[in-house]
Amino acid sequence: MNVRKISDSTVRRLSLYLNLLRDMSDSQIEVVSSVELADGSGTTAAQVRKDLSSFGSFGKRGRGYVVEELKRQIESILGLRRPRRVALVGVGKIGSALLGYRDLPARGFEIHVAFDIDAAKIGRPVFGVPVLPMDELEDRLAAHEIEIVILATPPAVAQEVADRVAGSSVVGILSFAASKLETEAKLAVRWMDVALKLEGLSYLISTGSNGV
Amino acid sequence: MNVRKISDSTVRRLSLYLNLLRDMSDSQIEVVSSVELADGSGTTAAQVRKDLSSFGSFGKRGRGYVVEELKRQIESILGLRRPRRVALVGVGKIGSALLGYRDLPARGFEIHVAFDIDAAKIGRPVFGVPVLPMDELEDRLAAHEIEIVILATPPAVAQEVADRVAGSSVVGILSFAASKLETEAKLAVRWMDVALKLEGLSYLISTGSNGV
DNA sequence: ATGTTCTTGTGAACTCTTTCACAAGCGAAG
DNA sequence: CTTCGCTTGTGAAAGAGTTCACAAGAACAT
Repeated sequence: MNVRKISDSTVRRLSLYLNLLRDMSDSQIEVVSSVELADGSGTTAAQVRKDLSSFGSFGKRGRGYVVEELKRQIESILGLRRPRRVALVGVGKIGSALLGYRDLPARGFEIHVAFDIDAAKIGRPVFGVPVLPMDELEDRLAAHEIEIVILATPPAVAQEVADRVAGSSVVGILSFAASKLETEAKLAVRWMDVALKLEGLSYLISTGSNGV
Repeated sequence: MNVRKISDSTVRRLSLYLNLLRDMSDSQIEVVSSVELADGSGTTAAQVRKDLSSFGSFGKRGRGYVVEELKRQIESILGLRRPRRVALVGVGKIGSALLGYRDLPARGFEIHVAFDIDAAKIGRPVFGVPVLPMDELEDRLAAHEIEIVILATPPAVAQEVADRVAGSSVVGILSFAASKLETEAKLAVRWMDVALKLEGLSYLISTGSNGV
């Protein structure tokens, strides 16, 4: 138990374990071994144990891990013991799809409010989420205590929003625009790029190898 | 120049370089240095040179890389000298968003055909792409010589499609369903999971560190 | 022609991640 | 209470990926 620098890979795998644990919890499974977690998430048992051991020792030797307890522990590690408060900027095709996407609330991300420039979209809630004009951005992010902003806008707007978000309650951005963002250091930024993933597939395909 | 095992990270960065090169090409920029490529893609100059050197030596000492030539070389490496032929399964919210997403054709991925179970959707093209019933899947994948299938369906259907795709022209799958897929070894599979990315953000946020 | 400046390509060093292998511990059975 | 089967937690070894540092080469000015 040695909480130094945790790698992105470890965090990504923790998410995978969490998904499995939630399924198991729903299926009333009480105990799980590192081997089962590994099989379910495409890694090795040793890797599972190493990942978990970076944060503590959650299992029982000879027995395995108690599903409910490990689930709670990983939720704690990932900061998901309570739902994360999210806002969406850009209610276009991708944006609207996200507003109706059941998986997000189910996994602990609640979209409370959305913003758009298009007057035709403003005032008409989408899947129950209010769509507000961009000039209310700062006020409403504060009012809703938003922690994460999802950017589903053209690149130029993405940078503008990233700038306006500085100094608010927002600490993370997930951007669907491929463009680089200049942000203050304390903001965490991640990208969601379909074409990038497809390019990775394209590479694998043309070399004939496969991979996960 | 040592074409052994290329890491996922290297391939991902090649995509980033390619994006930059395409922009530069549009801006009539003729030559670029490893430093500029590094700045534009959030890595180091040494990393850029190492990445490229795995595939050959494309630059000129003292001068840099010729934009058009390097662009062509990376396209070659990624298997993108000609557009990739793509099909979509599942014309729901995310599926329709993808059909209207300009970035895909711009980056070399052409969606030729889509499939859905919902009779109400079948026969009505979405953004110009025909929507066909699921029982035509195998025939049409073959007829269009589809290389990549994008899965935007519920998990159960995702596995069904993965099975039916075996033995066709399809060599890669991009799945929007978080669920694991059992596939034959020669199929390359990648996942696109918004909640997973958000979980990564959530971890960064709760530890107070930031990252890219 | 020579010197100066610049930038690549690449071994070597370093750092990070994964895999290995096994002692330690738990639970059940006799 | 002891033994047996099983699974964790973790140092150590192996393997990957990144950074360093510099020789080699190209362009340009003098």
